Amino acid sequence: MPTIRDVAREAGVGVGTVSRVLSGHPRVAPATRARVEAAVARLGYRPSSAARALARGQSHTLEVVVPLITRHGYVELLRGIEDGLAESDYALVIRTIERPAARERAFTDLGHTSRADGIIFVSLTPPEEVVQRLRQARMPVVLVDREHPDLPGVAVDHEAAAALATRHLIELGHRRIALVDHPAEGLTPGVPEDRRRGFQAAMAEAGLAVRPENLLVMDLSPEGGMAAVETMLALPEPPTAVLVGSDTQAVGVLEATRRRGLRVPRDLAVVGYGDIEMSHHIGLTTVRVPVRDLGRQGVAMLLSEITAPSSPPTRTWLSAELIVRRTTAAPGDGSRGGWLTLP
Amino acid sequence: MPTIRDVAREAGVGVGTVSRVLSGHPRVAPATRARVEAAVARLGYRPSSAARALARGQSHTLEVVVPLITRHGYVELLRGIEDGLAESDYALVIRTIERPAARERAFTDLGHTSRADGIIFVSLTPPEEVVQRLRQARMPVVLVDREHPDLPGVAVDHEAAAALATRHLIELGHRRIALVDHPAEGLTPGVPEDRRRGFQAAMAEAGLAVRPENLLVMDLSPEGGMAAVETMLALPEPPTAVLVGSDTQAVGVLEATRRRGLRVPRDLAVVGYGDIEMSHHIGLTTVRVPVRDLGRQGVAMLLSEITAPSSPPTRTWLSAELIVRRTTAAPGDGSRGGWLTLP
DNA sequence: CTGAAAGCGCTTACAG
DNA sequence: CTGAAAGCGCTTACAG
Repeated sequence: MPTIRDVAREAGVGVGTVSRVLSGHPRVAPATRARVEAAVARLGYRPSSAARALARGQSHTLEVVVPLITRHGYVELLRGIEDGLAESDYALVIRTIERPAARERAFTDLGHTSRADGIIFVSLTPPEEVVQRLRQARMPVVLVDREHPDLPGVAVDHEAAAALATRHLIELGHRRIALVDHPAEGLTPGVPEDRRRGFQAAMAEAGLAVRPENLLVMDLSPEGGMAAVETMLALPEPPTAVLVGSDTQAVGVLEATRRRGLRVPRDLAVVGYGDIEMSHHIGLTTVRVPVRDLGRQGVAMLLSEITAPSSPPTRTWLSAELIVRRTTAAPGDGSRGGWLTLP
Repeated sequence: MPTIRDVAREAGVGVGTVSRVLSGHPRVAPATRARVEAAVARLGYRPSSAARALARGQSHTLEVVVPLITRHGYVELLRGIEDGLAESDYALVIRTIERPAARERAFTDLGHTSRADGIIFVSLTPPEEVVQRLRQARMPVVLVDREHPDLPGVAVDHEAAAALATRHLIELGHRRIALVDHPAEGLTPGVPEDRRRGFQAAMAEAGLAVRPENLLVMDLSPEGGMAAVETMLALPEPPTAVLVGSDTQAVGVLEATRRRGLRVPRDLAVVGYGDIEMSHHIGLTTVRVPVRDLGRQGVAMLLSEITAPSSPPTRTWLSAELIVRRTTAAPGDGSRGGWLTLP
């Protein structure tokens, strides 16, 4: 592997000059620059990132900390991060956190070992002690899909998204609307609550009552959705529409409805949440969370924090989008195709 | 940030001694070791990875190159990689390759820029030129889910897996069995062919004929599976069982069968391929590809290549597992529960 | 605009 | 067993 010294010799200049050409220093004579560039090309020289990191005092590396859960579209999020990184040439170190135990250790190491120039936490709130340590060390940090008073972040406004979906049902003419959600998860504690608030706000806004029996918390699985249908159909006045907190549960809702001989959307309108791949195939109306944008804006924010820390910390809210497909219609409307019909 | 010099001063020793203690050099007096360790703890010292990388000539970093496709269980694979890395303290740099254009560039950079101590290619075959460059540079490389004559690798034996699934159907008593698969994808060119070979081998072994009309290539989507059912049912003698090359298509097969008023598994036994999350919920009998093990063994192999390159290159084949659930039974057997029943 | 030199924070023969 | 010193490959004031 040729070093900067080889290039200098080859170009007949000092190593300092080579370095200046390589890092785009403005005050270099065009002719010199050309000679150096030619030498670099001839030798196939690539600077050593380790030496550079040591001399510059920065690693040119960004660290992404993600929980290792298949469920959420983390792949899509990483795509967004890649997008945001496309122009820069930062390297990406991905640290995954699985079990609480591993999590503790990972967090403990963070401010210390990590030589990244910045850190993105995805769907995770670091312990207060870590937050303060990172702040003291002036390590640029951005939270994605989470918030903290002292840290900049990008998150999705689930409350607004749920309200949007609820309003869609109300506008179709539904009055008895249920919310089926799942228990708060360790990694995303606030989300179901946010959705409930948005749901209730939209209902209140339309002057509609939310009956307690229409707020169901079920297992995060198709079976959970199926059980919700059983519960709802047992009510004296079953809802005509339901907002489901996850597409996974919504699949179960559709299936149980069909088993009961009822039709979607005629007898029950269904809106999911998340827009997983399956939802497109089965024609589920759902809320699409802009996961990719979360990633993209997260890096953008981190890059800007590295250049100039924001104070007070920047906070950005992304809004989700309602994807209307074939599982919602006016109450009793049998003209829509139902779900999982061939196009 | 304290440096090794601060630690040396604090412990009253030379920096060389601190370095030896830190890197676990055996010949250090216990008392000295203790003094150094105390100083390290007191100062909260952490070695600079950049300086270490420069001095040692290795980065203690592994690079994973993955295509950014949601479909395949890459998250699970990364989990496996994490598992395999648990003991070592290598850092992981993940490079994703999306479009062919970006792919070209990424590959070109690889041998050059990358200062990783080793590279894992997941589901990707690097261009021959890159392979040779990496070999010349003596860069340890492992292929996961792919093979190359000059490179060590871990892959799944799809041929054996398909044969296994086919034998399961044959043993249940099926004679007319169809294979529904999808076209070869850019990233996984050989897989459908491997499956077909395994399918045909198992059929031949049982003395069963494979009729050409029972080899269907359909779109990789539920709709593709639905279309396959239409085609099969139009045959004079429709198959009684089908092996489907992806769980996604299998979902469509189940749905179309139900639409036709037929029951699974009584009227059609169905085996999927991949064991996606949904399959568990709908009770689909399927082939589970040991994705996590691929990751785990991939790193293990890379670590061993770093220590001692294998020659000729090690090649490991992992076998897939048949998960029998509720979509397979003997022809005409109505005693099984069908799919998507509550437990 | 450019060269020579110090310095980034480690590791590792080399002596002792 | 341990210290002093050279060296890893860059960057960056400092002169000129």
